[in-house]
Amino acid sequence: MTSNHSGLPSIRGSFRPGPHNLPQRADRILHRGDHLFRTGDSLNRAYLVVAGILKSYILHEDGSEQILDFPLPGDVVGVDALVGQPAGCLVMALDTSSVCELTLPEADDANGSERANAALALQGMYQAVQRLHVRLHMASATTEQRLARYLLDFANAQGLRGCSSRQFRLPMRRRDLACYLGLATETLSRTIARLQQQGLLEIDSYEVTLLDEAGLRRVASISPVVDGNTTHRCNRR
Amino acid sequence: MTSNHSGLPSIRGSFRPGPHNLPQRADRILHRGDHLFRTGDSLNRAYLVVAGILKSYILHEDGSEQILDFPLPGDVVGVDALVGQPAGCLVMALDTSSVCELTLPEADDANGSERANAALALQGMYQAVQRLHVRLHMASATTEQRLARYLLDFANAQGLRGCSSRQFRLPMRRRDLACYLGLATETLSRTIARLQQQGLLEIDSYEVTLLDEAGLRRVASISPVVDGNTTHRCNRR
DNA sequence: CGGTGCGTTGAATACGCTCAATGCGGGTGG
DNA sequence: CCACCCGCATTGAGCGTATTCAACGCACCG
Repeated sequence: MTSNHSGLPSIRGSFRPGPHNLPQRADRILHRGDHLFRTGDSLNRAYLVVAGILKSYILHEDGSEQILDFPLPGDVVGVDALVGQPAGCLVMALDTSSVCELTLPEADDANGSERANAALALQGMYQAVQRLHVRLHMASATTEQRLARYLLDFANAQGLRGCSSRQFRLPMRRRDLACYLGLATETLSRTIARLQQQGLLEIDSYEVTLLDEAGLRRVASISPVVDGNTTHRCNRR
Repeated sequence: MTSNHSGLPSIRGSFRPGPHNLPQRADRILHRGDHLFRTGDSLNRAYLVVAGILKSYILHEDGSEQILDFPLPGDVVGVDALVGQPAGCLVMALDTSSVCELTLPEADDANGSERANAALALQGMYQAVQRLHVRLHMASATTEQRLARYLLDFANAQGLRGCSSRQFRLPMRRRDLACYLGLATETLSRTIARLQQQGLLEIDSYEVTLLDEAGLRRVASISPVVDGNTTHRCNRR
């Protein structure tokens, strides 16, 4: 994997396929402001960006938008199609652009477990993307929101596992959780204390009890919704 | 797609496969602190978490760690294997856990463009994950670092497209870029001004000229590395 | 010519971070 | 068995940075 200045894998540039090994067909031209698809659209193909620049984003209930990416040539959008999911975001052209349809082989010649495994793996990767989108959203949120959201999600997962979703044990150290939530451990400590003072939960060392789930949900949700003005907001609070 | 309190897709719970439709084999038990794999390991399979809880993270040069996720049962780790890449992170058990190997069908019965398309799509999704990891990393960075990194990456992409990587046109509005970088537009404005005052670049409306790429890289990189003390750090600055 | 959208600049605030000290528990060694 | 130490969590005080609120400049357009 190529490396760049930031010590992390370069955002772009790997896997850039030359146009030669592409099935050259079904190119589609988009003009500035055109949408390739919108949230909820049922996709039956993904798209490879060939030229131009796009913007993929999510609209929140309050009208604010969260930008996910600015896809450039070589990038693929609409990966939801790969796992049969409807589009999870909007994709718009910021400039005249062209995309190439990626039609996928049908998984009809199923040969049992191997194919099941492949599907599982694909879904796993898809899930990873979804989860990262959620965390991206978390990045622009209050500390209280981050913690409340994480606890609610963890509780939910516990419930799915058949365990109590009201009382459980946090399996990681404060330091790790703080790091995950993008906080200093001290801030996490204080935030826990604040939520406890509000009577929303109780944490004894690593044992968590959710006392007021509705209240937690209230804290977790994007609070203000300022007012109905047109100014669209991306930011926290 | 299921929805939760935060208005975004629920982190977990979709695609949770019952153990019944799984090829029940090759389960592996991990104990607290055991590593499933480490950065750079060559993987020839992905893993489905069956029980317990893991921690996936990246180690930075300065010894600090960035936690990517706490994979729970139903999650898949090691997706790098799907595209033939070495592991991009470390995965450790936080508690006694078990994982199931996901061996994948060989792509040997290649039938031309369709399979090429599938591979491309898979790589696209993989790239999306990588890119999101980078953005996650961005979340814990100074405004200057975020802007510098974005500009350098964009310039790099321009270069790959055969255009000038020194002088180009930003295709998005300030508001969008600010939203993407997780900043207020005013802050973005001020940060641009600051970088200009430092003589690193010049921005006239949407026309960008990078004057001192080395300087930009310096700004972009994780600056302090405080000192060589043992206390591991996750946080910005 | 007035309106509107967008970008910039200024002043005040607030939030989370850093540094530092204290508390607590579990492990080890005397 | 107890003392000590080390890691981790918590709490407090001060500070820095980005946000918010507000005003202004500018270009585009009816």
